[in-house]
Amino acid sequence: MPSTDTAKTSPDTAKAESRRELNKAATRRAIADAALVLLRSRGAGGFTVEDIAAEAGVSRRTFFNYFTGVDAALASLADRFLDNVLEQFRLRPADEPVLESARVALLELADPMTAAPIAELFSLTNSSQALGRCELEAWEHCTEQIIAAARERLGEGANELALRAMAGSIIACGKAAMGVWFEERGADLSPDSLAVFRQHLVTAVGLLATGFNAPATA
Amino acid sequence: MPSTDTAKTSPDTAKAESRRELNKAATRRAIADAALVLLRSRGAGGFTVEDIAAEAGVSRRTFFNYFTGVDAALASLADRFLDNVLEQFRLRPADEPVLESARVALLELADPMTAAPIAELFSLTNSSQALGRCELEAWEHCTEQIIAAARERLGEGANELALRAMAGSIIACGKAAMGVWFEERGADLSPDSLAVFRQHLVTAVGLLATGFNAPATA
DNA sequence: GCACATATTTACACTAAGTGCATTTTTGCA
DNA sequence: TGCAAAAATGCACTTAGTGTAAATATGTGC
Repeated sequence: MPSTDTAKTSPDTAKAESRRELNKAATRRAIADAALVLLRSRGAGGFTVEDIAAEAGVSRRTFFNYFTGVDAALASLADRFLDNVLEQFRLRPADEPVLESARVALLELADPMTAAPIAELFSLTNSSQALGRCELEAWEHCTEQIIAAARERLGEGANELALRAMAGSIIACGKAAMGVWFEERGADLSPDSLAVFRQHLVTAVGLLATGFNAPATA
Repeated sequence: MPSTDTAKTSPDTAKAESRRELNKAATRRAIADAALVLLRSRGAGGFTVEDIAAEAGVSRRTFFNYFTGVDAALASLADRFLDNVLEQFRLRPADEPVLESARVALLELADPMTAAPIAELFSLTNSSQALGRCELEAWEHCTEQIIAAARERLGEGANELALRAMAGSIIACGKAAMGVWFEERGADLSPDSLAVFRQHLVTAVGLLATGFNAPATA
């Protein structure tokens, strides 16, 4: 597998994308994808690490070189898509209020290309109590990354408490919107279902921005 | 062990507190306490389920009759104390705004009797990445219970989305306050350290109530 | 192209987690 | 006291997860 003829000895970007790194990333991805295949075909808890390794074409031991367990492998899938939210956040202008940036970034979640895999993952993992925690971890991971990105934007003087509370609250709104939407529409990914999801996101973050005043009791 | 001479055939309360239930609860508690003893003496990851069972004076198999694993046993300890928050919430007048009730309930966390065990648990579990997720679950559990309590208070017409977003945000503030406090003061439980913690809680929920407006960038 | 150093994968063996099942012990109650 | 139900236990088994050393693949200098 040659290709990537660009750059041989040059430090193309600051971040070294060496061949080994790329290979490792590909292997990691292959394992995670294999886990998803089995999750789809056999359901939560219907397969073992050995099955995943076989599906991915690696040894059982190699699986554990990349992930600490099945949960982590599936969580990496959620991360992959939740990372879109983070990317969107980084793209916002630096002088925009953090809350507004986060609001826009969250709306990215309602994009069909992003929502589809996440919704499927949720529908598949919700059946198992044990796998539900891998979602928890994915949200937590996303929260931490938003905190890091916001801290980077605001500089050293950032108020750590405010940062954490805000990021946590925003993600809580995302969780709430997704949870309610999921209970209402299942894994329905039709445009109008997505529109509902998007509306829930807007509503939830709107409530957050107003300090949950009027509509809480309505 | 007789005692509890009150009520023989009478359904004392709606919730049947039969003798067997009490015994099971005691065993469950004994196992969780044994886990804490070992966590203290050997640190995270320094003991096995078999050790816990031995410490609690039960068989390994019995341990698994009560908990799905070490994580769950430790999470039950966190639950035990986080439940104080919920209890406090329920005690608030029904016509009080939910956010205010939650604020007061959260302050209960800064009570020394409550904070001490939680802070210790956090200090002990923070060392292990794996055990950190048992905290996550405990917070999540607390969130769900607050949602349930608030729904009960607001009646059927409650807005599910607003409820979840608010409860999640409030808990996020609690997590943020505890996290920041913990980074600043470690497991210091002195009165002035507790005061700092309490102040963080007040600040975080205050920010939430104002929609994170002014102080976020300060 | 070749050889070497290094990174990655793999096989193997081992401890511990978690579960099903049959059996024994305990407990509440008449 | 005796009995039926519940809880605890022992045992066997599959799977998770890890350390270690050998084997294989990969990048680099010449």
